[in-house]
Amino acid sequence: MTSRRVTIADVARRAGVSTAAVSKVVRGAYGVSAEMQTKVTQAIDELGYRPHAAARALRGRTYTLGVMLSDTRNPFFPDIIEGVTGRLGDTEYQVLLGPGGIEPKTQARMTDAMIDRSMDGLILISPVMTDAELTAIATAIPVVVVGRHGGAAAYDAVVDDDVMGAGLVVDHLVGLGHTRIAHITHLERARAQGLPHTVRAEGYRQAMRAHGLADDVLATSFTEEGGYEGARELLARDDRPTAIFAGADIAALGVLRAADEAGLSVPEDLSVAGYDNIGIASLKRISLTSVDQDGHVIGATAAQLLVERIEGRSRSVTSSVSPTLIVRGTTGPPRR
Amino acid sequence: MTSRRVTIADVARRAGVSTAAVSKVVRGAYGVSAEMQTKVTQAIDELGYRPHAAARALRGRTYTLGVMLSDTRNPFFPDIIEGVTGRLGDTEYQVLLGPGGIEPKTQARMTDAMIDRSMDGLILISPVMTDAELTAIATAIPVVVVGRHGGAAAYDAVVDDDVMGAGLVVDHLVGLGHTRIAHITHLERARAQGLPHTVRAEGYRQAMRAHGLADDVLATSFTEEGGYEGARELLARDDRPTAIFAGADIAALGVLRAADEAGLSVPEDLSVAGYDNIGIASLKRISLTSVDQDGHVIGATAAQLLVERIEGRSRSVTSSVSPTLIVRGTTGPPRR
DNA sequence: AGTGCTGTGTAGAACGTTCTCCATTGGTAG
DNA sequence: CTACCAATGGAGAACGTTCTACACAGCACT
Repeated sequence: MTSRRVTIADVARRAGVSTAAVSKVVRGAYGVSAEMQTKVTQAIDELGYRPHAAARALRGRTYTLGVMLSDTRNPFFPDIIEGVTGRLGDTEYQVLLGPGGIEPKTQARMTDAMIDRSMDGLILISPVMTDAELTAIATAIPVVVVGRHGGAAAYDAVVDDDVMGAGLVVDHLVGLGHTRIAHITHLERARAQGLPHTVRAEGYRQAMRAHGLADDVLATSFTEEGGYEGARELLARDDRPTAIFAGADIAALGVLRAADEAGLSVPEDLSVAGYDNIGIASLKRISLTSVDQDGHVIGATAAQLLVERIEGRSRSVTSSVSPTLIVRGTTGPPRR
Repeated sequence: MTSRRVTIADVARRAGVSTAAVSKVVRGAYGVSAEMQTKVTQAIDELGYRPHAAARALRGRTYTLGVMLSDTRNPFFPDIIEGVTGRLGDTEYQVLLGPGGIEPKTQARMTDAMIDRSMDGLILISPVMTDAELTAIATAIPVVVVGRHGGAAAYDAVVDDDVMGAGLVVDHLVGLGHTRIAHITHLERARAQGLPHTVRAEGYRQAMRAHGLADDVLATSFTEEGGYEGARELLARDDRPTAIFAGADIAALGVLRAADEAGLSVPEDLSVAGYDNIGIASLKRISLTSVDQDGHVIGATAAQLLVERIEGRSRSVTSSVSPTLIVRGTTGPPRR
């Protein structure tokens, strides 16, 4: 039951060398002869030794990276995490996720906890906290922030190019012949700026302007209900739009329901596009045209930047990942 | 930049006592006078001291519980995690999640990593490993296994009562007047037994038998495509079923698509039910009747059992959580 | 006055690593 | 032969806690 852990001292005894020597071999440090190398490695294998992270933490690295998740339900977390672990798969680093909750307070508690557990670095996904708080954390530990536009000097950032993503949708719809294209966005309540939906709406406006078209933004919320309500309002108008671009797929699903109820067929009477390319968007029965963020790349980039930071880079980097448009069945030429 | 961490020694100096005394206060140990208590607490507050988990780990507890996730995409992970963190919210324990991947090898690597980081206990969600491996882990550290039927002596287990869940669906459909009810299950490839789909299929068979009806199980896979293929085969039969019970919601979505394509209206021509009550099942446009596992309760129970284990219980416990049936728009009386 | 509690505080040894010296060896240049 | 250097291995002090053992005081009994 209580089989004591194999320690570095056990290995040293077995190999007939000092613990310092074993430590050197384990860390791949300089000053080890080939003979020593093989002797120690063999002893390690025989005993099944694994370094004790907590003991390591007291001196140097712990080889643990933390990823704080703000909302576990967010549909592209799995992709981001896969990207992170994928990029780190062949390194010695281990990834642990911390469910931070939606509240600033619980998120702070989680980041504190991760720092207390002496992680080597942190990836914060869509953190809900002020820039000052972020900077404070970043002075204690290397940090990469994902999903907030406008990074700061103290930490690195990875963002989806939401302006470009919105542009892709508008270009696509204009290319199909649409001119009355409405956008449904999320109603801003928090004071935080640089949030994705704001940037997406701005990208939509820019793209419409570039095509010489009038923009038409309606703010409800990024929920199925929000999309439904927004679409009902838009479709009740005299010159109703021929296309609706929802800032999030979940809202686009609501738009589809509203179109259904109004007896409009998609895409003949109404084209619908979303953002995020969540899993069900690809189901044949839904087949929603959407912007894909490539969470893999975002996660992999974040991991890459974090490791670089840990290993010494001090200059701050902001990396922008280009989204792609996935055209499916909900968009087509307008009926004329 | 490198503001040294506040340690127990700093607090001791500030309060004019020994580090041992501070430690006692922090841990709420016996043998502390009221005066000492206030003096130390004040010093802690003034300095903003937080215990260093790694240093703690070298001696006793680390107050960290690990949750190994096998498949991050699993739709009810968020609920389970909320249940776990909710139950632990007012304790000193922190929860960290480990993405273990689907491979036995990566899962083993993750559990090792969690043990190396001296976590106090582990919750393993649908682990893919042999009972022997599980037992081996459980001798090194307290373990609660979630989502595998048939626990062992070395660890606790929390399972959804899948037999009951399947029974609820069958009872519901029979109550509506159905007699030809088919079940789509997942094709077994791995050698692991006690997997949810097996148990659900068995529960379906039992319930059908109890009603004196013939069972009809088709094994494809728990994917949208699997549900689609299964339904196509079932609906092509001479005496096609009037109801299909898919062992997972994602498969039920495929069934709905097949019904669509076959020109059958749901629920008039075909009733469809799923299992898991994933998020989109509640969208009005889908409105899928499904069995809800109540991940909250499962997570909370697992957390509870784990803490009990850590704090001394040695007798093994298996807890079964009752699912509920959520009746929505895809089930109704058969057209006759 | 001596004995034995009880209640409170402290000293100091762990815990398993890392890492900075320092010692030793052997080789090479002068 | 001496002096110096490079390469290698080891001693031992950290790191920040916990916890056992003990010291001391005060008190109640003999």
